[in-house]
Amino acid sequence: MQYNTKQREVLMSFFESHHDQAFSAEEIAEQLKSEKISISAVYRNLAELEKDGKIRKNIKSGNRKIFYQFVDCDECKGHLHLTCTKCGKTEHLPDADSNKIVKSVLQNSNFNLDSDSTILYGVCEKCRK
Amino acid sequence: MQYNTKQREVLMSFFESHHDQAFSAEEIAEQLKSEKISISAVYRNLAELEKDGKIRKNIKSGNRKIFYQFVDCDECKGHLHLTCTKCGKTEHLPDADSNKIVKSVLQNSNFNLDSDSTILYGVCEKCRK
DNA sequence: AATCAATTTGCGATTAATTCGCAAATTACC
DNA sequence: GGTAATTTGCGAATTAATCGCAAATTGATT
Repeated sequence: MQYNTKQREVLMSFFESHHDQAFSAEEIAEQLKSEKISISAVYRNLAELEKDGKIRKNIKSGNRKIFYQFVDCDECKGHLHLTCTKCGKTEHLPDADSNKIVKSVLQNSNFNLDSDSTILYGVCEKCRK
Repeated sequence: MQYNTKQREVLMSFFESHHDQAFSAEEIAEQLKSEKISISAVYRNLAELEKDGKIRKNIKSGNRKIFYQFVDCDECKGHLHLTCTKCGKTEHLPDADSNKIVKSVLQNSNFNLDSDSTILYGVCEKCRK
């Protein structure tokens, strides 16, 4: 079962208000230190959120830390994600564009793309400059 | 500058012959132990290959290890890959179709998709039946 | 609102992946 | 073949992440 703790709520609402950035566990603990959540609790809850598919892990190049990003907002469903390999940030490819890709891959290659589990890698606008 | 060492060549040819799988540094060192390459050299060369864009890092859920995958082999150049989540097989999306997708993502989202390092997940024709 | 079992927390200690320091070995160049 | 630059292997050091456990919190029950 699962109890509803203050710490877990704090973490969730942190992610909800930062759903387009990736953070390390350390950064999260740092930003929430006034809320009294220990680094252990951060790690434990991150692991659970990840298992539940609410956040996604990834890494940035030249860095061994793991970064976490919220991916279970309503807007996240049914479309592809773009993850920048430079800064680690993930953005959403608009539904219409995603659908177009899914459709064309199905028609041309007879492959049924699962947009929810696919991440497109590349370099975002900001990092290209 | 950069010297051409035996160890670096061994590592490169390992990746070239395993271009559609991801390995941890440890796994690589293990598989290459007969070739006399130390774990330090593996790490050092992986870092360089990554910086050069020849391999890509990623992580699997429920695991704190980093995995490395070759993304710069000749046959894999210039197009996206389709990996079936049922049977695990990877196929190539034809260059023309890949280019179309890269182009449309760049135009619509200002995101410079790296087709060589992106894998599209879904279910292949055979497995859908 | 007191009790109680289940769960979660925080702390400190521990683990394990990765990096570092340095002497010895290898490489490229003359 | 000599020499400087680079890389290697080893072991030690670092550091992100996990673990163990006693204390605190939660949610259900009365």
